[in-house]
Amino acid sequence: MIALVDCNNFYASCEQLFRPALQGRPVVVLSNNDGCVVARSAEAKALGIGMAAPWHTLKALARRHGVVALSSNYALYGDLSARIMRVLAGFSPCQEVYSIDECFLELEDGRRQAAATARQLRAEVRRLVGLPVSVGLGTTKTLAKLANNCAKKCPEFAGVCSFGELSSATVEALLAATPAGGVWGVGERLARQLAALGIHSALELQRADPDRLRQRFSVTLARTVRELNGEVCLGPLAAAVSRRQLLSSRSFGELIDDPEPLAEAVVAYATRAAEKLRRQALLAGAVGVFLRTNPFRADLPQYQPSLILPLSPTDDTRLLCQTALVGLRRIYRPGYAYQKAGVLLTELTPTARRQGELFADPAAQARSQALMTAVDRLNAHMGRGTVRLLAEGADPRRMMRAAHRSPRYTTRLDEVPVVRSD
DNA sequence: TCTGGGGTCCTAGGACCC
DNA sequence: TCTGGGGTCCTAGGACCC
Repeated sequence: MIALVDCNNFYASCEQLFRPALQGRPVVVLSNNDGCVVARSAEAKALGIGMAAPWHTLKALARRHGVVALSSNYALYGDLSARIMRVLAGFSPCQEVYSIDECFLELEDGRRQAAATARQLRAEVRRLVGLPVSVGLGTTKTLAKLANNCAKKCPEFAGVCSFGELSSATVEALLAATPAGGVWGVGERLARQLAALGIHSALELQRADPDRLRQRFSVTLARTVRELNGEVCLGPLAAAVSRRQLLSSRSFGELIDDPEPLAEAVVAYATRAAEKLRRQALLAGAVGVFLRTNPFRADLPQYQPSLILPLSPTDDTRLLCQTALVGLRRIYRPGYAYQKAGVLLTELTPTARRQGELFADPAAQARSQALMTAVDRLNAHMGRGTVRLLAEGADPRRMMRAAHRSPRYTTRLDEVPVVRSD
């Protein structure tokens, strides 16, 4: 049996955990730059606030209903996620962490036993971390995801829905009540095209002919249909398959057209990306850099250039930054108001499998490694950016808006909440 | 005024090879 | 008038996910 465990309204629940006064109130968490809504408490959903809705279109509604809007606090969410994943790992030897707030678990036991385990792990996460999760159980990942949706939507399941425990008539009714677009792998576009073929519900999709959909759409949709019928198509649960690419990008606080702050931004993002790279013990064999103007500004000329440059596989911040800057110089054109820049590392290989090179200088490589290790240690102990390239700059125009960030309760000593006993 | 960031996979089409 | 067939690799773009 495959279980999909998913935190309810994850970011919003994290905020409520440390500010109990927010419980029962409409709470939304905003994306970087305070741009879009990325998480909503149940009360905020009930107000009709949509996922990814631009915050600036909601301000009037929010004022009327006393919606609390918070900037995202990834230090907090990342730490609580790690705690939950550790608790869940104790319930199965086979865990696939799928995103910050959900993971698949293989529960080997029979159907009844699996459902009992699911109820137990749900209670344990609640007890040890304090956050609510929902569990869906099915024979394929797609069915487990679907069961998880049902667990969230129908209160009578009390957070755990196991298709194996239900009668086939009940499962059919649940599938009939789920729109096709609610199935994992069917997005907005596909849902529209399926509706034109008379396929509106998950049940109708389950009964569709996969070969016909394969011809008309893609192999991905055919797999989804087979998975809905209990045929495993989506690879076994795997512990963190190795990354193919690694991206660091940000929108700016305001539009920028000068080359200097753009270069500083690219150095900053390449530095972040290099840190992630070393943390995962990987080398990059190519550096991509891209720029973007604001696509919502129809009144401004648009330009979205990108370029990928190869280099000898490395995890040295200096080399990655230099290469990214070479790319930036080649794609930059004056006269555009840029809204976003990013650095993409690809051609990733494990550091342990570094290829020897004919003209490599082993002494330089050893120095590079020692330097990067020292920089990472200093920054880990004394705070990010304690040691950094001067070229990173700190132009305030680049910095994101984050007007309502909560404290990093669990990862910064000076922000740990203090309970007074008086 | 204000519209996220980080990923994966698939497909079509072009370049290139023999 | 007539301009091959078969294969691989790469890239861009689209769709999807959270």
